[in-house]
Amino acid sequence: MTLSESIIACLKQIPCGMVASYGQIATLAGNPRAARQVVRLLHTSTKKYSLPWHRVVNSKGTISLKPGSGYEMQRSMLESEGIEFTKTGRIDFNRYQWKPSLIKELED
DNA sequence: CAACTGACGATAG
DNA sequence: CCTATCGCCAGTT
Repeated sequence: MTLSESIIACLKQIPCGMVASYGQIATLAGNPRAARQVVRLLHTSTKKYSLPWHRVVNSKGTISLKPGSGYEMQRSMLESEGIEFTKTGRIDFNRYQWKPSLIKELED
Protein backbone atom coordinates (compact mmCIF):
# COMPACT_ATOMS: atom_id res chain seq x y z
CA MET A 1 0.00 0.00 0.00
CA THR A 2 1.63 3.19 -1.13
CA LEU A 3 1.13 6.52 0.52
CA SER A 4 -0.94 7.69 -2.42
CA GLU A 5 -3.23 4.71 -2.14
CA SER A 6 -3.66 5.31 1.57
CA ILE A 7 -4.54 8.91 0.91
CA ILE A 8 -7.14 7.87 -1.63
CA ALA A 9 -8.58 5.40 0.86
CA CYS A 10 -8.82 8.05 3.57
CA LEU A 11 -10.45 10.56 1.28
CA LYS A 12 -13.13 8.09 0.37
CA GLN A 13 -13.96 7.63 4.02
CA ILE A 14 -14.86 11.24 4.68
CA PRO A 15 -18.59 11.14 5.39
CA CYS A 16 -21.12 13.48 3.93
CA GLY A 17 -21.51 16.65 5.97
CA MET A 18 -17.99 16.51 7.36
CA VAL A 19 -14.65 17.94 6.28
CA ALA A 20 -10.99 17.16 6.81
CA SER A 21 -7.81 19.13 6.30
CA TYR A 22 -5.06 18.20 3.89
CA GLY A 23 -2.65 17.62 6.74
CA GLN A 24 -5.18 15.49 8.55
CA ILE A 25 -5.59 13.20 5.58
CA ALA A 26 -1.86 12.98 5.17
CA THR A 27 -1.50 12.04 8.82
CA LEU A 28 -4.19 9.40 8.61
CA ALA A 29 -2.53 8.02 5.52
CA GLY A 30 0.70 7.65 7.43
CA ASN A 31 2.75 10.74 6.53
CA PRO A 32 2.03 13.93 8.48
CA ARG A 33 4.17 15.75 5.94
CA ALA A 34 2.36 14.62 2.84
CA ALA A 35 -0.24 17.36 2.63
CA ARG A 36 1.11 18.18 -0.81
CA GLN A 37 0.39 14.68 -2.02
CA VAL A 38 -3.21 15.09 -0.99
CA VAL A 39 -3.32 18.20 -3.13
CA ARG A 40 -1.72 16.40 -6.00
CA LEU A 41 -4.01 13.42 -5.77
CA LEU A 42 -7.06 15.63 -5.73
CA HIS A 43 -5.67 17.12 -8.91
CA THR A 44 -4.89 13.86 -10.59
CA SER A 45 -7.34 11.34 -9.21
CA THR A 46 -10.54 13.14 -8.36
CA LYS A 47 -12.45 11.98 -11.39
CA LYS A 48 -10.78 8.63 -11.52
CA TYR A 49 -11.73 7.66 -7.98
CA SER A 50 -14.72 9.95 -7.47
CA LEU A 51 -13.05 11.57 -4.50
CA PRO A 52 -15.01 13.99 -2.29
CA TRP A 53 -12.53 16.76 -2.99
CA HIS A 54 -14.94 19.40 -1.74
CA ARG A 55 -14.71 17.95 1.77
CA VAL A 56 -11.06 18.85 2.00
CA VAL A 57 -10.03 22.27 3.28
CA ASN A 58 -6.86 23.75 4.71
CA SER A 59 -5.88 23.69 8.39
CA LYS A 60 -7.65 26.99 9.06
CA GLY A 61 -10.95 25.54 8.02
CA THR A 62 -11.20 27.72 4.94
CA ILE A 63 -11.49 26.85 1.30
CA SER A 64 -8.17 27.05 -0.45
CA LEU A 65 -9.54 27.69 -3.89
CA LYS A 66 -9.84 31.23 -5.16
CA PRO A 67 -13.17 32.80 -5.98
CA GLY A 68 -13.80 32.09 -9.61
CA SER A 69 -11.57 29.04 -9.57
CA GLY A 70 -13.75 26.61 -7.72
CA TYR A 71 -14.34 28.36 -4.44
CA GLU A 72 -17.99 29.01 -5.14
CA MET A 73 -18.60 25.47 -6.24
CA GLN A 74 -16.90 23.87 -3.27
CA ARG A 75 -18.70 26.08 -0.80
CA SER A 76 -21.97 25.35 -2.51
CA MET A 77 -21.42 21.62 -2.28
CA LEU A 78 -20.50 21.78 1.39
CA GLU A 79 -23.54 23.85 2.22
CA SER A 80 -25.62 21.29 0.38
CA GLU A 81 -24.35 18.72 2.83
CA GLY A 82 -25.42 20.87 5.76
CA ILE A 83 -22.11 22.52 6.55
CA GLU A 84 -22.35 26.11 7.69
CA PHE A 85 -19.76 28.82 7.14
CA THR A 86 -18.94 31.68 9.51
CA LYS A 87 -19.04 35.23 8.27
CA THR A 88 -15.33 35.08 7.67
CA GLY A 89 -15.84 32.11 5.39
CA ARG A 90 -14.51 29.55 7.81
CA ILE A 91 -15.89 26.15 8.74
CA ASP A 92 -16.36 25.41 12.42
CA PHE A 93 -14.08 22.45 13.00
CA ASN A 94 -15.69 21.78 16.35
CA ARG A 95 -18.82 20.86 14.49
CA TYR A 96 -17.73 19.62 11.10
CA GLN A 97 -14.21 18.24 11.24
CA TRP A 98 -14.25 14.56 10.48
CA LYS A 99 -12.85 12.27 13.12
CA PRO A 100 -11.99 8.81 11.81
CA SER A 101 -13.30 5.84 13.71
CA LEU A 102 -13.97 7.98 16.72
CA ILE A 103 -15.51 4.96 18.35
CA LYS A 104 -12.97 2.20 18.40
CA GLU A 105 -11.42 0.24 21.21
CA LEU A 106 -13.23 2.20 23.84
CA GLU A 107 -13.13 -0.65 26.34
CA ASP A 108 -9.93 -0.90 28.31
C1' DC B 1 18.90 12.74 -12.78
C1' DA B 2 17.63 17.88 -11.73
C1' DA B 3 14.10 21.23 -11.71
C1' DC B 4 9.37 22.45 -11.33
C1' DT B 5 4.76 22.10 -9.56
C1' DG B 6 0.89 21.91 -6.20
C1' DA B 7 -6.37 23.25 -3.65
C1' DC B 8 -0.47 22.63 2.34
C1' DG B 9 1.52 23.55 7.17
C1' DA B 10 4.23 25.54 10.79
C1' DT B 11 6.83 29.35 12.10
C1' DA B 12 8.64 34.12 12.31
C1' DG B 13 8.08 38.98 11.87
C1' DC C 1 -4.56 39.48 10.43
C1' DC C 2 -1.05 39.32 6.64
C1' DT C 3 3.15 38.16 4.03
C1' DA C 4 7.39 35.58 3.50
C1' DT C 5 10.08 31.24 3.94
C1' DC C 6 11.26 26.68 4.41
C1' DG C 7 10.13 21.88 4.58
C1' DC C 8 7.54 17.91 2.53
C1' DC C 9 6.28 14.11 -1.00
C1' DA C 10 5.40 12.32 -5.46
C1' DG C 11 4.33 12.86 -10.26
C1' DT C 12 5.87 15.47 -14.63
C1' DT C 13 8.86 17.45 -17.77
